[in-house]
Amino acid sequence: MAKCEQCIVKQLNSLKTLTKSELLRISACKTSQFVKKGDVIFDEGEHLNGVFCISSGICKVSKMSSNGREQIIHLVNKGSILGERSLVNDEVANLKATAISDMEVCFIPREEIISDLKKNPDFTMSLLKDMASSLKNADNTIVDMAQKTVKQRLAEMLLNLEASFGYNSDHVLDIHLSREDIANIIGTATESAIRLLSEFKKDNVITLKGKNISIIDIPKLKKIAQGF
Amino acid sequence: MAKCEQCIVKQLNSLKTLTKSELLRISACKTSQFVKKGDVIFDEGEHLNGVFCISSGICKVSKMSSNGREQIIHLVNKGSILGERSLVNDEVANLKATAISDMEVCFIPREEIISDLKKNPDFTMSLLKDMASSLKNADNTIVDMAQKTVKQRLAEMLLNLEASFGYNSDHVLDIHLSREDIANIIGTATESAIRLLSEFKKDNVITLKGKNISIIDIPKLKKIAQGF
DNA sequence: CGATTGCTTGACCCCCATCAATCCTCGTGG
DNA sequence: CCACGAGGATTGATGGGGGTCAAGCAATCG
Repeated sequence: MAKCEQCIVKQLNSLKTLTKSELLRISACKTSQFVKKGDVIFDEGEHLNGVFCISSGICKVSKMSSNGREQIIHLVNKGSILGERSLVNDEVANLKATAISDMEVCFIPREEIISDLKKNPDFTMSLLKDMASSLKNADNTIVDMAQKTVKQRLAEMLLNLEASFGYNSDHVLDIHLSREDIANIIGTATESAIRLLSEFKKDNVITLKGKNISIIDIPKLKKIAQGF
Repeated sequence: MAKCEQCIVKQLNSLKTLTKSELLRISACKTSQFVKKGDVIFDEGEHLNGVFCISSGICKVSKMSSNGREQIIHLVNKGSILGERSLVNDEVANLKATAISDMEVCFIPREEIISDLKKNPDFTMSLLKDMASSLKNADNTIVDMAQKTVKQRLAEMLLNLEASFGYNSDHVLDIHLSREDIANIIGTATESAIRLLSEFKKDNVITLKGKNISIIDIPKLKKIAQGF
């Protein structure tokens, strides 16, 4: 099991504001686990007794709507922290986290983080900034969901994927999503998402090879996202 | 100009965690203003040099979508604070705040709040909890926008209005919204909102008299919101 | 008391959800 | 190594929800 104070991931999130001694203490009590693609890290309604720090891999954070369809709220890359909200307001999880690739995840017990929150104002402030940023994203997502067409949302999602996950060596998006996941991100039926994807392909905006997606024409995608 | 330490409103938000001396200091440097219905408190892109505390009245917080339609993100009642986000991450406002009734608003300069954030951990923690709660609401809204029909969303909105603003003496919802505002909350065209409202009226779920809305059959509304 | 703004209703049509059938892909076991 | 089954991907057909345009009506205000 690696040590927190040497973990590259700690540079990426709020944990970077912790002091060396705080990191050492956390490192001593954290647990590390491997999560296989498809496994559920935590589910709605569960009581989380700590937070998760993602060392590697990607997961989706989603919520069931009352009509039984899953809505993916966002995708979380390595270096991010999961479950801070439940920590802060001491409620059960409102969302579900599922691995969409094999992952390595560290679990930090509640009491450790709470004690740091109380003693280290920089850490609290950093968390506050993270949440402010998440809130801004959430507000923008609400506007998109409420006002944009499925086509616009798909274009925007592809641009977001590029910005957040980038390409691998072959100019292929470095994230593999099922068609169903894609549909559940933009909030539509699987068939609709598929139809639009193949339309984009025909128009030479993207290429498709199974789950491998390459974005060819970014300017065009941006125009589509704006409604042209 | 009233004093913060005597203001009833301070009981309702994060300011309640401030000490007496902190409140006195804030009270000394705050400015108070009356805002008329329809007036803009701040707009997208503006640089806010502090936060607003609502003493009385209601305002809408909205954002323009790229297709030119306004999306109302939420309604804010007296006792709430506006602009904490821009304070925390030091960015320009992402949203627009517009009075939908006559209001009285206090403005607290940035430096004052920042200094309290640094010195009073209870205050920071309280803000953190507020944001966690807002984030939860936002996530739930995303799911609703993405998955529910306009009819479901209208039903849900009416239930929310009742929970947040209650009735006046005549069992009329204690908030007056234009049809356009209603449409912009649930993310639809004005005509669609109107049509559904009159359908609800015909089914004896609500009554309408201009902007006066009374909710008659709450259980039925809940069923509609769930998709029946 | 006009005039401007907001409200209401009708007509039309397109986007997209849904159902159904087929095809593809990949892991498993014979 | 191949057959086969299961789940995912794709395409077609169809109907309804809801966006949009247009016209008439009510209400609010200078």
